[in-house]
Amino acid sequence: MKSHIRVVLADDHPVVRDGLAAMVNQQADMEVVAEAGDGEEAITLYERHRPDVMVLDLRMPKRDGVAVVQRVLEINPKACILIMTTYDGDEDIFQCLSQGAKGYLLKDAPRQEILAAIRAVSEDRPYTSSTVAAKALQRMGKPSLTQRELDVLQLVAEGRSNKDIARRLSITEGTAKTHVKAILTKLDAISRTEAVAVAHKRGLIHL
Amino acid sequence: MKSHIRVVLADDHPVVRDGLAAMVNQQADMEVVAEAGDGEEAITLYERHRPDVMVLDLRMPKRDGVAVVQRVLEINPKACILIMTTYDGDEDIFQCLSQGAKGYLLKDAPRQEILAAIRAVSEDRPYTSSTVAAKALQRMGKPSLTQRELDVLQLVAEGRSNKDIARRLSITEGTAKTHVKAILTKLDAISRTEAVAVAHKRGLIHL
DNA sequence: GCCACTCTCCCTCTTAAGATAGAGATTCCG
DNA sequence: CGGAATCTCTATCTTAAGAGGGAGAGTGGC
Repeated sequence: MKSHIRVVLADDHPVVRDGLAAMVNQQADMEVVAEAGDGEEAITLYERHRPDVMVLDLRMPKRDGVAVVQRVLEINPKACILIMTTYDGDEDIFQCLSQGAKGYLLKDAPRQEILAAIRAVSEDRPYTSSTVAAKALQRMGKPSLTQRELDVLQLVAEGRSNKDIARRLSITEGTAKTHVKAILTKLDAISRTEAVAVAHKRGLIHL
Repeated sequence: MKSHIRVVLADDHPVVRDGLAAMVNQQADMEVVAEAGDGEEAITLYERHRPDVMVLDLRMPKRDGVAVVQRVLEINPKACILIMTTYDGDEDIFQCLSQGAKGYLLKDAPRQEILAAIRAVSEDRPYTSSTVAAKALQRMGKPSLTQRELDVLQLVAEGRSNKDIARRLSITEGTAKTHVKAILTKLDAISRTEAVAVAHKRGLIHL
């Protein structure tokens, strides 16, 4: 057993950082060694402190959680990362876990669960609550969107017309329609508006 | 000067409650007397403790922030309520402030600002950061949607067709179109999808 | 080389969406 | 009582959206 679990926190809300820090530092077996307020800082502080566990928020300024996960695992493939966020869309969960995050939990989790997750991840054991795991499994089997389709989806979600989308992406309106049609099929939606609703719920886009 | 500012917290995230509690209890002049995890509890605890300040999250289970503000001000018209949330849509801000909340700030605010806001509100002085105040002013002049239009908007946002909306609301498709048209005009949108994007950004709907 | 995937473009056809204009019924307020 | 607002419904017309096809060019892997 390790004498001390060294933790780095990354969250753009000072209140949340304070809360986590207070919780962690009350425990005899763990300690917060650094706090980051954005993605860039999170990466810098990981490199400097090489903590046992990194607790990461998904949506942060400068660089978002998924990108941070990627970069940190490049630096240290054995890094233990615990995602802690409000987003429960299956796409977010799937992305983080398949990229190599060791745990994923929601901010409304009770104290005990949060601390248990940090301990589990620090010992290299994956931690995922049952509801989160269920979502990740939901995502399996569902078709992925291509990068181009995600580009189009983003513009659809902003309320752009097919013609407008075509202009922005320098393609013809017909092609834009082809992409939209593919999106509707993959998301199992009847209309573009429903597609936006589904995509938002699943975490494919963030309005 | 008061000997003690007594604070009640209401937020559905234990982490946030811990963070706020830690910050507040470190101050010599204030103290957390109770914490609530949902809207119902918030109202109950307000009545029981009659705190000097109530810090409220907007989105909570059972009863949302706006409803809590309303109810608490019914109980005590002089209640000092500080909204603390991640939602920066002008509609949310406008609703809370016009209903009588004394302050509104965002969760990414620095510690100093949060504490300053609590002190201000406790002395019955309104506190609103400049960016938030600007949003509230933006909302002025913009036309309000009627209740029926909000009903329709909600269904539009879920991806329903006009025909579907008509069926659900027991009206004709023509009437549904009339409502949608009114929504587009009021939100200054060209299509229903853009209307959803605008409505979401302004906080008229919460997907 | 061949297969799978992606992105691009084209066609036709049907239907939903939106613009425009008008109007009756209700409630609520000054 | 006379407006004002809201909700309801009507009709016509134009255009955007979506369904259903097919197909060529490029990429990358097996």
